[in-house]
Amino acid sequence: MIDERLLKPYNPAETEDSIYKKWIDSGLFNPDTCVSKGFTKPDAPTFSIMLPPPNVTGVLHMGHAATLTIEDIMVRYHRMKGDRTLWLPGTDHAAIATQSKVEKIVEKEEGKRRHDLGREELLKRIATFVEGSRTTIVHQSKKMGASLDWSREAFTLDEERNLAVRTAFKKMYDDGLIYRKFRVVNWDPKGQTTISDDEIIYEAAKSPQYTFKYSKDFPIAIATTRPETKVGDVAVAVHPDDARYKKYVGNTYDIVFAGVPISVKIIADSAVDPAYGTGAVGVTPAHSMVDWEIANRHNLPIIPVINEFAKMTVAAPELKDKKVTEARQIIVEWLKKENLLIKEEIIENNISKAERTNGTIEPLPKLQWFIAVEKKFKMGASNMAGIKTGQEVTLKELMLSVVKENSITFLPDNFTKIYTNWIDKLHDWCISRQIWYGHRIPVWYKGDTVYCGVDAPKEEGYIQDEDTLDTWFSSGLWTFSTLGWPKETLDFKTFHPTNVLETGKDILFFWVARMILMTTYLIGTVPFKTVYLHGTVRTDKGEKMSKSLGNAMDPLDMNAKYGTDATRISLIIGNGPGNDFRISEDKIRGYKNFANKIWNATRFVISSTEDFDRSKQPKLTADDAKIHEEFNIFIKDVTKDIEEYRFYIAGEKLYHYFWHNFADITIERTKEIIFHGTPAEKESAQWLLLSLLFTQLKLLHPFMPFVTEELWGVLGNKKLLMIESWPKESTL
RNA sequence: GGGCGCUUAGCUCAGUUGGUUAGAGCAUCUCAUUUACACUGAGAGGGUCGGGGGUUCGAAUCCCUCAGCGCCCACCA
Repeated sequence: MIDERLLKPYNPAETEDSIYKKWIDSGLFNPDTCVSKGFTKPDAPTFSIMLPPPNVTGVLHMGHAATLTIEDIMVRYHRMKGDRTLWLPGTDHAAIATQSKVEKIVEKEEGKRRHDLGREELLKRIATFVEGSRTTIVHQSKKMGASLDWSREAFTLDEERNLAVRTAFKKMYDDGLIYRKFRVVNWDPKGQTTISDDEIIYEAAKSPQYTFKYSKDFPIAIATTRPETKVGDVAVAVHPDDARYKKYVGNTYDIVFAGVPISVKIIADSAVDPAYGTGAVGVTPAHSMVDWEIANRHNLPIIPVINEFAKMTVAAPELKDKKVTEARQIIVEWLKKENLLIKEEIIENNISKAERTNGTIEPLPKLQWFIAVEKKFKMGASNMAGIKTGQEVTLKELMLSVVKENSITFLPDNFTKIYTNWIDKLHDWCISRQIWYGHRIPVWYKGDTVYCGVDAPKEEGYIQDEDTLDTWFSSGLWTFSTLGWPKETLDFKTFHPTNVLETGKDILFFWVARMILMTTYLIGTVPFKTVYLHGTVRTDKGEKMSKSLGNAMDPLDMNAKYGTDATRISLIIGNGPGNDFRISEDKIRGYKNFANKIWNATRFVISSTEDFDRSKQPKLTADDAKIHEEFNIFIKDVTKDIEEYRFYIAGEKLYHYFWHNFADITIERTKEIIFHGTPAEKESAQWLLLSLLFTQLKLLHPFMPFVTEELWGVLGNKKLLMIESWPKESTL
């Protein structure tokens, strides 16, 4: 009797939710349950992956869907293989992104800004928003079929993770690796906070560049695209060997520039390229990183002329409180009027923008917290190749050692070079942010006394630092903070270091590098052994998907239309590591047909084996034995592809075998035998059909978990397919 | 400027570390189809592997060179 479910074409919408519920109810996403129920040996090898925590600002997009699918394939494979497999979910508080999103909402709905609400009230609003957003993204992840252990779900800003952050900060502070310094930093006037170098996006632009002299008597011309900053100039730097300017070095000129009295000293500094432009640089120490360093070398004063709101602070009435863009025009007009402008030309340059708020970055001198990446310290307990316990090292050296010693493998491996190249150029990391949402810096002040501790000082009268930490500080701890560190939990001992870190290549520096920094330093191990980087998911025309362009494909829409299995395998086949990857609705539609093909083939196998006793193992005919043998080789082949992270190939091979070997050849050939063959031939064929089908459902399960699990049940199996043993050969 | 890639069928891409006649999916064309499946089957056409040079018994694969495309980082006086 055919199961009535099989009488209609496969309808994913009818089955997926109930299948996912079965998995959840079984508790088998949790490795401990797999052990306690006897499906996994207590001493089996472990396999662990931490899900890259999606930001709580957003909804699931194709990139997340790809991440979830690739990781779920690894996880389901290892679970079936018998490993104690942990895939741990969580979300990221995404400090600046989240706060600015909620601020926007509040401003739109109530016309209020952050200071109208105050710190406490804004944080309350954010917490409410975050809870809603978190629920959404968890729900959506489940819709992708992800076999995540929800009982261990973590959040980068919950209490346990906060303890980890404070502990990490304190240790780095005590080792002298975290320091506070007054320096020119990247200030985002829109977000009202500092950001790190990596949070800047450079926008190509064509801007006017002005070549001018400060005054008629000034001997050297300089060029700039930002004339408004020139009221903060303290020097003109030339190359020490530049014959044209040598005679002026050491002179100081007092000038009234656009109504502002300035004092400009001519200095010699080898950082200046004599062949570029006029060969002279106006030095604005307060509003340029490079100039700040020049000024330090020459003991020059720092004169800020722009404030946090990108407005002028000079006393001259025509400039005071003007926006920088207005001041620029005013000064250009003044230069023209005074006949000081020598040349105006359009040049190509980059404008620095904050990636989260799109605010134009204003370099400002500020007191901020930094992590020193090139400072020597004494390494604690090390379990890393090439690094000894107690050895003097820098964070940079730790970060480089993991690739030098091959303790971490990148896929594709050219990212090893990209990573190394980035570390070589790495500067100290600015970690303090002037926003309210995030981990508050665990430092307290009382007069001149500074106290850093995991907890607040017991003594009265201390005030905590107002700033919060860069969101990547807490993300950097993700592989072990999720396992309970700094507590010495069983989870931490069991599942760390993790096996694989799988994520988009675009956050290699933001996240992957920071995890390596934090883990090598704090734990003395690598955070993971393999880094699998997937590319950006693009449209069929190769464009980046974006909400504002309206070309974004919603994975949940695709799931609803074609089934989650179709979406999943579409995101795998043709998607090798490291390369951007195009997806189209046509492709997904094609794999919906594949799910249906599996469905129909199963119906045929069931209907033509109804009189077959499955407990029997008949002797196979020579032809059948050959197919069986070849299929066993195929299993090994596909298993090797999965082991070696070639999911895109494994998926394609499974697809091709099922459709064009099993369905088109084996099944077709069997029809003749079943209807006209001898009883022995018939039994052989029936056994072969069933065994090939059963085994292929197992092999396909990590890729297409829903349809395979459903059919596994239809075929009369009581045990869930998700914890069947990974096949070594085709059996019943 | 530094770094990393890419260029293979009309399109999107494989090609597992050099080995018969270079593959897949989609698209196209022809035919079939009352019997698991039209969300189908059988078959066909289509490539001098970006150009040139070299190494080798043998090169899409290794080396050199030229051209085009892309990404990342830096500079931006």
